[in-house]
Amino acid sequence: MFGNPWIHKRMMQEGLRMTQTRMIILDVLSKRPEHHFSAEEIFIIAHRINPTIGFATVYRTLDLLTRLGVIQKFDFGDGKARYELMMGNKISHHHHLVCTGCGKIIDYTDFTDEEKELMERTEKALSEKYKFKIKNHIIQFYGLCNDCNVERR
Amino acid sequence: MFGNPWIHKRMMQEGLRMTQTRMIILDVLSKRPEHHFSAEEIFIIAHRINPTIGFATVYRTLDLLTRLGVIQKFDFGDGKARYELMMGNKISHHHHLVCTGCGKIIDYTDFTDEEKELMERTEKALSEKYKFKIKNHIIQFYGLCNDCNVERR
DNA sequence: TCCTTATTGATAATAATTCTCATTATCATT
DNA sequence: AATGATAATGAGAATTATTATCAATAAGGA
Repeated sequence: MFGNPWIHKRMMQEGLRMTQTRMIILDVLSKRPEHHFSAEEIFIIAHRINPTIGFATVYRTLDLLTRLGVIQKFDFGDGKARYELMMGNKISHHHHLVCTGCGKIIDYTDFTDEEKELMERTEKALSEKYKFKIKNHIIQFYGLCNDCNVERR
Repeated sequence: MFGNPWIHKRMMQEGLRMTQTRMIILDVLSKRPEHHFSAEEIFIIAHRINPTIGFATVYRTLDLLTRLGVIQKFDFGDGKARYELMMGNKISHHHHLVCTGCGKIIDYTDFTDEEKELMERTEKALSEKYKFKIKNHIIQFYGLCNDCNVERR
């Protein structure tokens, strides 16, 4: 079972409770940290583990975890939201290449040092200029994957 | 009325037709290039110009223009998609600071030369490595604006 | 163990987006 | 300018993801 002391502590501090359901959902997410889960996928797996879990609770939990910064919510343009665990917070950080032809998502993690450093400086500059406390960011590249680019419709 | 020869040509090439409705929608978008239009907003304004325009057509047109790369579709996490015209393609390019407290969106256009150059190099490197034809990208920073950061709930 | 209250499950409700299909408008060709 | 093939449209129904409601339950401090 998923037992992350950091997250547990975060919740206690906020007067929240670490319930069975929340642990199961965190567990599901942590088993495939690289996967882009839809709410439905999470529901199906969690429901298999504990059939009393309801759909609404999955949504509520995902919303809560997103607000806490434990997971991140994405939109790839197919009408349903996707969720990923934010491991440690820097380790798993990556961006996406979204194919607008077939919907395939490629994760992109090969940051150059230059790139990382620039993002940090940019965040700092933006924070100061706009008095904006930045929690995280997303970068998504849209285009056509090799398969879709070949068969030009 | 909106008469952009580039877009018109693009459509002809694809066997598409430049209809009244499409021109009106492009016109609406071009009047406020900096605005983040929801489909409903576009429908209301377009409908005022020509009351025969239907909601479904607005969606269809927005989808088409997005696929053509004429406009760009965004998701700020409030459940409805937003659309912006891609002027010329470089001129209006900007990113967003999204306040997760109140939903406010701040546009961020102050790119450093370094930043622009790095993005170009990154896109080129990604294209080659993943055989992915990049059309555009989005960068969004999430966090709290000054107002929401002060009144810590 | 008890008590307060955060959380949950079930289901109804909502809201954005898409589908269907008969009708209409565009534009290349006469 | 008239014609014809067909892309595009409007109206409304249908679909689908997500949220709200509310009585019942369970977490965790005392």
